Amino acid sequence: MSSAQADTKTRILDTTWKLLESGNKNVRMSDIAKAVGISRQALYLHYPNRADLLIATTRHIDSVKDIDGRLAESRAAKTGKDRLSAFIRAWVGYIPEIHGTSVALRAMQATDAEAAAAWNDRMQAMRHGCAAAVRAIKDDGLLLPHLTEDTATDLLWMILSVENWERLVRDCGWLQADYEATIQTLAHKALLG
Amino acid sequence: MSSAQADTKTRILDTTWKLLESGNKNVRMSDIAKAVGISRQALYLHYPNRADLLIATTRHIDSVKDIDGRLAESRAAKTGKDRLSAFIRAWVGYIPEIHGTSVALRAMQATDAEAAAAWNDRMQAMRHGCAAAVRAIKDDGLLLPHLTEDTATDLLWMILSVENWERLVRDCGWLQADYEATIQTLAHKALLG
DNA sequence: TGTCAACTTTACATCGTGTCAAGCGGCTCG
DNA sequence: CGAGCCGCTTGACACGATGTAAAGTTGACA
Repeated sequence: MSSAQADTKTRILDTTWKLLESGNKNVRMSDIAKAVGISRQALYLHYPNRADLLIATTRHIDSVKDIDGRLAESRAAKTGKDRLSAFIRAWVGYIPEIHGTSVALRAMQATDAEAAAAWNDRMQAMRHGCAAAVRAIKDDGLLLPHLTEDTATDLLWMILSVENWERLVRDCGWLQADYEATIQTLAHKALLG
Repeated sequence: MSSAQADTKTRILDTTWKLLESGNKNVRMSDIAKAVGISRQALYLHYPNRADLLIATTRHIDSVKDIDGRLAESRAAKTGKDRLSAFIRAWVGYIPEIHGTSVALRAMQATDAEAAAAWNDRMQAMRHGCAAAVRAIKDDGLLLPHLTEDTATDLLWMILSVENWERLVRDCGWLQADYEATIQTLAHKALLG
């Protein structure tokens, strides 16, 4: 793999990312090719199909934005409560970064099994963070008694969904800060005594 | 409009409904035509395009399932709290009925402006119910002080979204009854002191 | 000089939506 | 009885997007 190819590959990912985040729905392979400055067919030399390109783009964003590192910070929290707050802060700050890509990937879920699997995979990773926070709360003995670890994780997972962010921030015009504060409160009320 | 035509029209709607609710993603015009027992072209004689057919199907479901009547019951509640409970119960019971159609309509949002508008319209109607419940709570002086009527409505609207139902019931395998109980609690905690 | 890799150009297959036009059987109305 | 209309069929086709195939160009490097 020569450096020229690697350059083109990352240029493709950066361009795809930019196009998706620009809010432009329906980004076509030809749009991406044009924006990168290569032919549509050259795109297929690097990524076999649209789903693969979108998936690679999310992974690219993850590595550039260092989502793993950000979520890792929440692991350092002393109490379960702090851990929950830190996890929510990290995740909620990440949502706007991946929103455009998320929309595109979810739109393909209906027609493309691979795209659906990729999105599920990302969401399962986020769910693990929810599960860890719930466990820390339970270890502190603060989890509401009527909740099992699983149901609490499901509930937190639901509260933190990208779709909920979209509803409040994009559809209702909330400021990111208001969204975060409200979701923090809601999650704490939902799980803690 | 002869009765034969009306028969075919409703047969189309019933069949579309059944196909969508059968969980079969990607219901094509040809699938519907075949299931109804008419030619694909005959479909276009009744509904000019797929979006219109899906929209007509949701309206058909609404009238068969009498969503208006169900929501009207919540208006009879004496207190704001009761009204909130009744509204949630009515809406949450309705979600499973429209879920298949909802998925199809939302999948078209990206490509079809009319479908997006139709879905938005349905959701705005639901939002009015949220607003009414919030107002009743506020009139009782029970709305959490840091919430405005608008933000409280947005929040309730988010909590009651079809997407959240999908996450817990479809993705996490919750029973409808557990989902309803949890959402009731969550909504009450989110809005009331 | 020859070869290889990256890319281009052109053309084509496929799939689903939506359009167009001609025809057909049965029903009604004058 | 016959004219005309309605609901439907059949068959063909355009379009837009994805993805495939094949032959040609360009530049670097041994």
